[in-house]
This record gives sequence, C-alpha cells and structure tokens, in this order.
Amino acid sequence: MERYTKLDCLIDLRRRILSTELKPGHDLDEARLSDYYSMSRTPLREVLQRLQGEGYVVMSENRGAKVASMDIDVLRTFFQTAPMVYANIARLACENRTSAQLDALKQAQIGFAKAAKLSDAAEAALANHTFHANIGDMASNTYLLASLARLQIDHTRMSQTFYRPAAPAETMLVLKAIEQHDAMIAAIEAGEGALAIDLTLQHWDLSRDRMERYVRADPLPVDVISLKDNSNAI
Amino acid sequence: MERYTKLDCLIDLRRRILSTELKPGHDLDEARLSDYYSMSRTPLREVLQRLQGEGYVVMSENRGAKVASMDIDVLRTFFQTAPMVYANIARLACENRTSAQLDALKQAQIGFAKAAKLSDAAEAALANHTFHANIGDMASNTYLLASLARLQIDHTRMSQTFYRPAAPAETMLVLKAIEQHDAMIAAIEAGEGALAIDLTLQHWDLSRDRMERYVRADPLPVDVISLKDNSNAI
DNA sequence: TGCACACATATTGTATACAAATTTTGAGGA
DNA sequence: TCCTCAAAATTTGTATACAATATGTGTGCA
Repeated sequence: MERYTKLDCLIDLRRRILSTELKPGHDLDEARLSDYYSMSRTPLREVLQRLQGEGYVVMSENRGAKVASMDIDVLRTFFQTAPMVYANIARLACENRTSAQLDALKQAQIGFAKAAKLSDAAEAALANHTFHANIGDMASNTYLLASLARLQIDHTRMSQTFYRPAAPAETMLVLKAIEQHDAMIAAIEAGEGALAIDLTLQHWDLSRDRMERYVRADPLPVDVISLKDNSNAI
Repeated sequence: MERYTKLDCLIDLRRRILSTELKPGHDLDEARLSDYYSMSRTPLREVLQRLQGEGYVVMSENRGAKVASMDIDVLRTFFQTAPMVYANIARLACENRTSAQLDALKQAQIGFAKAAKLSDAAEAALANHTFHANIGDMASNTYLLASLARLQIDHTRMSQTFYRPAAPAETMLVLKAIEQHDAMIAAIEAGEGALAIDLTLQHWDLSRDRMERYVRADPLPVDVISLKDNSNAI
C-alpha cells in the first residue's frame, strides 16, 4: 500500500467524512486507521486531535474518536445560522478578494460543474465545498471563517443527496446551482457586495428544501402495515 | 512539582495564553512544556494540536508551535466582526437559556465583579471571558460558537489593559461594565432579545475604545529625541 | 571581513513497548 | 433464563528510543 504523509491522512479523513464514506457517529478505531494509512498511532492520534478541533470529529476520554454526528437539534441551528454567515462571507469576499483567489474560485467552479453534470454526487458535493471554502478565503476574516468551516462540514454532508438527482426537475436544480455560482463569481469580481449577498441567499434557498428533506425524510406510506407481503415486519 | 493531567495542561495553557503570560507569537518548546507539566512529549503534542484547532496556537511543520499572534490586519476584522457575533449570541441566549446556565452565569458575574474591583487585571479579564463564554453556551449554536470562541481569544488578550485602570475615570468604566453585565443577566433571564442585543452593543462600545488603544498604542512624545538623557538611545 | 560549506547541536516527528482503562466473554448461582 | 461478577481481550493513553529535520557554529577560503 502507498505510504501516506500526516497531511495526506488529514486531508483524506476530511474528504471521507465530508463524503459520508465515514458516516456521522461512526466509530474511528485508532489501530485500524493507523494501519489503513500505514503510519503509527502516534501521528494518527495527532491528526484526530486536530480534526476534533476543526469539528469533524468528537473525542472522549478513554473512549476514542467518532465522526461528528448530525443531531436534529443541532441542524435546527444550522438552518438558522447558515444564511447569515454565508451572506456576510460573500459581502466580505467582494471587498477583499485578490486576483489569485478569483482564479482559484474559477478553477473550483470548473471542477464543480463537471462533477455536477456527471451526477457524481460525492465529487460534486466536495467540489461545491471547495468552491464555497474559496469564497471563505476571500473574506479573509478568521473569526467568521471558523463558523463557515463548521457550517460547511454539515452542509456538504447533507448535500450529498442533492447531486444524485432522482427526477428530471431536480436535474434542473443542479444546473441552476451551476448558473448561480457563475453569477456569484461575477458579482465578487465586480465587487458588488449587495448583489453577492442576494445571489448567496438565492443559492441557499435552492438547496435548503432539498437538505431539509435529509433531516425530515419522506414518511413511509401510512398503509405500509396493510401490505400483502409483510414477512419482513418486525 | 505537582502532576498535571492532560486536561489540566490544556486548560492551563489556555489560561496562560489568554492572560498573555504566554505572549502572542511566543515560541512553545515541546521539551520545556512537557517538563513543566511533567508529562512526556506525546500527550503534550496532542494538547498543542488541539489548541491549534481552537485557534490558541499555530503550528508549522518541523518548526513547532507558537502562541497565535495578533496581527494588525487580523484585528481590523476583529472589530468588524465582534459586534455582530456577540449580538446574535446574546439574542440566541435569550431564547435558549436553561436555569442551570443562568445560575452558572450569575456565579461567573460574582467572580468577575470581585476580580474587577480588586483591579486584578489578569483574573478580571479571564472572569470576563468566562462570563461571555457562558452566554455563548446559552445560545447553543455550535456554528456561531466557533466564531465567538475565536473572537474571545483575542478579546481577552486585548482587554488585559482594561482592568488595570490608570486613571479614576477608567475605574468608572470598569464599574459600568459590571453594571452592564447585571443588566444583561436580567435581560437574558427575562428572555428579552432586543434588549439583550442593545445592552451587548453598549457593552461592546464601552471596551472598544480601550482595546483600540492596545492596537494603536499611544505615540511616543515627538520631542523624545531632544531629551537630555539619551544614553539609552540606539 | 565576508561568505560558503560541513559539522555539531538542538528540536521536531515517528515507532514501539508498556500501562491504564474499557468492553467483552463466560462461568456460576439464584 | 436471567443476573452478577471476575477474568480475558480489546482499545486507548503515556513514556521512551530513535529518526529526520532545522538551527547554530566554526573553519577554510577568497
């Protein structure tokens, strides 16, 4: 197996958590992980500590690390907080973006559009994460960035379903998201803060409904109990 | 020397950084620290990793850890961001506080008032930190809390001077701060969000001027060069 | 004196061994 | 069958040894 460096390991674990390959609440076994990344437990534990600080992981004394869960009561505050933070980040990005950051943002958008059109759900969600993290960098506000980073962890995990469209109408939504990204890039490049906020809030509305469905899953059909084949019933 | 547990070490390092006993930018030597806390480097390094995640410390590959610095350009964003975050936290605290949290807040206020009246600068700044961290808990919004925590690190370090009053007029300011805390407790207990926001912004204004002085220190007298005794000049 | 380079020293990074805690297992008894 | 409790197995926590990297120092040379 290929040899990972500590930074690789950190980045890869972030990716696996964001893509829900490692599911919320999943137990992270030190020995197993250190074997997987072919490094000893000492550096691996340091990576876990850091991931805890970043909010990807929660650790408890003598009981190891778990992937951060997505509790329903926490997600309530997610929907409460996200618009404000995203909007403010967008406004600050307009004021502070550098041309190098704009180039990076455009690159991220290319990657996002490609993955989204291929309906590669995990890849699209991660590319979307990168896109918005880039806007976060532009804001150059370490304080707000801390909130944004935590919001994005849950946002990306919830939006996994968004890029796996079930119906044609939902494919339209993804195409719409791509257009909105382009508009946001233009607004940021032009330094039009008010417009960027507006676009950000629209962008938020687009994915919110879909994400809320993640929280409050479609109810099972009420007549399930009368189904003829109920052999699998409890 | 007394034996520290890993958690003690974490808490003590936070305290020393917040009180500027460990100054911004100060180099943290692993061997020295592990000796100081009489533990081996392995757990100490994990503590440092965690402190990095929390924003107290910055680490760079093969170059160890430093206390997070307070760069002038970052502090600009501090003054930009703090009012919004503090105000929103106060509002949320009104909605979500529990009676146990209210008790804790009142306790914190007692500790703060005592330290402030004694002009015990470090202790007062730390007690103030605890007071506002308690309000942060009440908000029960992990996302915003991430921003608040980072703001508080710099806020507490800057406000060290606030509780070391030089002139009688400034003692008045500290007494005013104590009163404001009491008013905030009442507003939160009554669940009056608008009032809590108002009080928070007033509270912010009170300390802002004093903190800005930390950033932009009093200029040296312009005629320093003509002083008679210039034997210490470079 | 100033610079380049090799060597010595100090500091950080990793692996491994062992200690401490938790979880699992299973035997014994009610 | 169910519960209790102790021993075994598993997993996490810490100390230490060693490897890798960075820093400091001094010598030789122009």
